[in-house]
Amino acid sequence: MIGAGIKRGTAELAVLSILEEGPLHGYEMARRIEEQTKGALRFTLAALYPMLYRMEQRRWIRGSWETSDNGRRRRCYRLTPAGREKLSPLRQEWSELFQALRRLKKVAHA
Amino acid sequence: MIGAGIKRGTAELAVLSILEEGPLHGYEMARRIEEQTKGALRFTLAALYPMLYRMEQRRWIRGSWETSDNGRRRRCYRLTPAGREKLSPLRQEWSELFQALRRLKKVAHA
DNA sequence: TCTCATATATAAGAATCTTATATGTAAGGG
DNA sequence: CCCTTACATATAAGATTCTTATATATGAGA
Repeated sequence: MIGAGIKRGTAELAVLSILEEGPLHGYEMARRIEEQTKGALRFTLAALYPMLYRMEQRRWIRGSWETSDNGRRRRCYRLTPAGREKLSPLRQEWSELFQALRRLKKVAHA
Repeated sequence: MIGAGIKRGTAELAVLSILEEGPLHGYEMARRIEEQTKGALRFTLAALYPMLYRMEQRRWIRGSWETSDNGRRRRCYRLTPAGREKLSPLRQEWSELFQALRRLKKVAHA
């Protein structure tokens, strides 16, 4: 798995990306992020829940308590319009970071 | 410029990459990182100096005081063999992170 | 009944960034 | 000669986001 120092800041993008597929609760988000990245990106729930609260306070996502078929209560989050608008520039910023790091490597090898 | 939350953890890679070109002191490192990434990646010196101390403690770089032509004292850092060996797996790890984030996006758009 | 999967929550601590502040030298312009 | 800018390093206080550890509680299956 990718180390903690490196993946800092990715949770935000990961959560918004996952929620773009549809509403979801925290436990399942963690599972899907790990699954979709083939285990490369993994967030413990202790990291994920506080992140969801912060994102809700920023109005990027909205949570609502639901009761699932199996009778368990869980907090289902969905993207707000503001969250959806955040996704594109956030991806752009990540893309620029990748480009910047590639440039460093390129020059270093020149 | 790329935001603080996103670029966390990049300083380590940036410093090692820059030092791969040759020995350098902190002030100039900051200038070159900014230059080579066309301003996308920028570290304040207040962030860079503590980072250099940490990397020296980990034996990835080694610093020595020098007096430049213009008579100013400055601390010149160079890669240690351990630092050079660190560079390749570190780049690999970043590469895996990019791949993981791309997968999230791809699945989200599927 | 015991254990595992589901589901959320919080606390303490580490690491890495921010802005602000401090110190001091050299060079160049007015 | 003084003032400003560039050079060069250093530290402090604070924010953010990760870590591990711990707690609670339900449902399903052996």
